[in-house]
Amino acid sequence: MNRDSDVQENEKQTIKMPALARQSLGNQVADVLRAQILLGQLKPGDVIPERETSAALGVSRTPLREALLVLEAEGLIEMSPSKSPVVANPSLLELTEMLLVQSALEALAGEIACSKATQSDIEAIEEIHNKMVATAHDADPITFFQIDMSFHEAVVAASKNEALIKTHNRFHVRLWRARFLTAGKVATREVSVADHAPIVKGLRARDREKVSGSMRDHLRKVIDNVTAIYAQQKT
Amino acid sequence: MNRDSDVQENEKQTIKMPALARQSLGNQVADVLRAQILLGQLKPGDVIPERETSAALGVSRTPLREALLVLEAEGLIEMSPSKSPVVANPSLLELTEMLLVQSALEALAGEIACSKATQSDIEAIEEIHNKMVATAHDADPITFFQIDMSFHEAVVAASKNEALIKTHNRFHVRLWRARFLTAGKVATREVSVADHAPIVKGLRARDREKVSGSMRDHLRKVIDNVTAIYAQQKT
DNA sequence: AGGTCAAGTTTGGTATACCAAATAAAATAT
DNA sequence: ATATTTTATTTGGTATACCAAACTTGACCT
Repeated sequence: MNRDSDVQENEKQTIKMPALARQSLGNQVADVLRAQILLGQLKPGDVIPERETSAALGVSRTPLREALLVLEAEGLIEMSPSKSPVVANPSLLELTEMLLVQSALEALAGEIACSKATQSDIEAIEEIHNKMVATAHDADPITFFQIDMSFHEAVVAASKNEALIKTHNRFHVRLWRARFLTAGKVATREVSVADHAPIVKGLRARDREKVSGSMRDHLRKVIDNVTAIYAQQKT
Repeated sequence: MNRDSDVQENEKQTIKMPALARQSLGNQVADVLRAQILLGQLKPGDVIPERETSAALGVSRTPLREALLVLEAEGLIEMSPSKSPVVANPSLLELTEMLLVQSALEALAGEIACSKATQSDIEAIEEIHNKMVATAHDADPITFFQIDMSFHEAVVAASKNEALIKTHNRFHVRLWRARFLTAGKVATREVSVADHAPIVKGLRARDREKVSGSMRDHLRKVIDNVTAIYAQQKT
C-alpha cells in the first residue's frame, strides 16, 4: 500500500504469510474496498480509476480488476465500458425495493430459525438484544448501528440456511449505508429496540408466525425511515 | 474539406454503429459458459481449465478469467486456489435450501404482482399457462420445461421489483438443472399445471394471500420432487 | 520390492505491455 | 470571439509473459 521511495525498487518486499490460508490478492483487495465503501470512506458516486487505485493499494491492475468485478457482482459498484467504476448510489426506489426483498428474507429466516436454531443461538440473540437495550442511550452512532445490524445477522444465521445467509448478506452490505444514515437519528433507537423485543420473545417461544410477522413489521418501519430521510434530503 | 463531411459522417455512423451494444468479451464468454452449463453440455463436476478453455473459445485467459469470476459469483462454478474451476454440483441439502429461499421470493413476487402488474402482464401470464396446459401431453421435455420456467419468470417480472427479479434469477439458474431433471417425469406435469391454475386465478382477482399461498404450495411440491429424484439417484 | 525424495509438468495467480474508445484540450478556420 | 476540427491524454479492455504453489512421475536409496 506504500509506494514511498525510501525502499529500493529491486528489493521485493515479499512479506510472506505462508501459514495462513492464502487468499487471492483480488479478494483481499475486494475486502479493503468493500470496507472503505461500508465505512463511508468511499462515498456513493465516487469513482475508482483502475490505475490510480491499484497504485494506491500497491498492487497491479489485474487483482484490482478482479476485486472490482466482485464488488460489481455484489452491487456495490457499477461498471460501464470506458468509464471508471463508480460507487453505487442507489435511488430511493431501489432502496425500498431491496428492503422489501430483505424483509421477506428476514421473515423467512425468522420462521426457519424457530425450528432450526439451537437454544444457545437464541441466547446469543437475546444477548445482543440486551446489549442494544443497555446502550440505546449513550452509545455512539456507529457502535449502536453495528449492534443493531448484528442482531439481524444473528437471526438470519440461526436459520442455518447457507443460501439464505448469503443472499441476505448481499442486500445487507448494499443497504448498509442507507440504514446507517437513518439509524443516525437517536429517536429511532427506541423504536428499533421496541421492535426487536417481540422477535426475541417469538424466538424463545419458537412461534413462527409471531417471529416472521414482527420481522416484517420491523423492516416496514425501516422502509418508512429510509423514505423519510431521503425525502427530506432531496428537498 | 468540409464540402461532403456531412455525408461521410452519416455513412460512417450508420456503418460503424451496428447497434450492437458492445459488451465486454468477458461477459460474452460468461454467457457462453452459462448456456453450456444450463444446457448440460457442462455437467456438475466438470473442470474448466483456464488455458484449455480459453484456447477452445479463441480468447485469451484474461477475459476467460473474468467470465469465471462472474460465474463463481453466480454460484454456477466453484474456484479454489491452484485447482481448476469446477462446475458446481449442489447437494440435495443445498438445493432444498435454495428452493426454500426461492419459494419465499416467488411468494413475495406474487404478492407484489397483485398490486403492480398491469392487466396485460396478467394476460401474458395466462397465455403462458394456457400454452402449458395445451402442451402438457405431447411436448418434449425441454420445451415443456422452458414453458414452465417462463411462467415463474413472468410472475416475478410482473412484480416490477428489479432487486427481486435479479435475485430470483440468480437462484433460477442455479436450480435450473435440478428442476429440469425432476420435470422429466411426465407424471409431474399434471401436478405442475394444476398448481399454476390457482396462481393465475389469484392474480386475476389480485388476491395477494391466495397468490402467495399457492406460490408457496407449488414450490413446496417442487422441493418434494427434487428430494424424491435425488434420493432415488443416490441409491 | 517398497518407500522417499526430487525434478518436471500443470495449475491458477499476478504483473506488464499494448490497444481502442472516449474525453479533454488546443489549435485553426470562419 | 466562436465554432469546429484535430491532437493529446486518460480510460478501461485484452493479450501475453512470468511466477509460485501443487500435483505427477520416475529414479534412487534402503
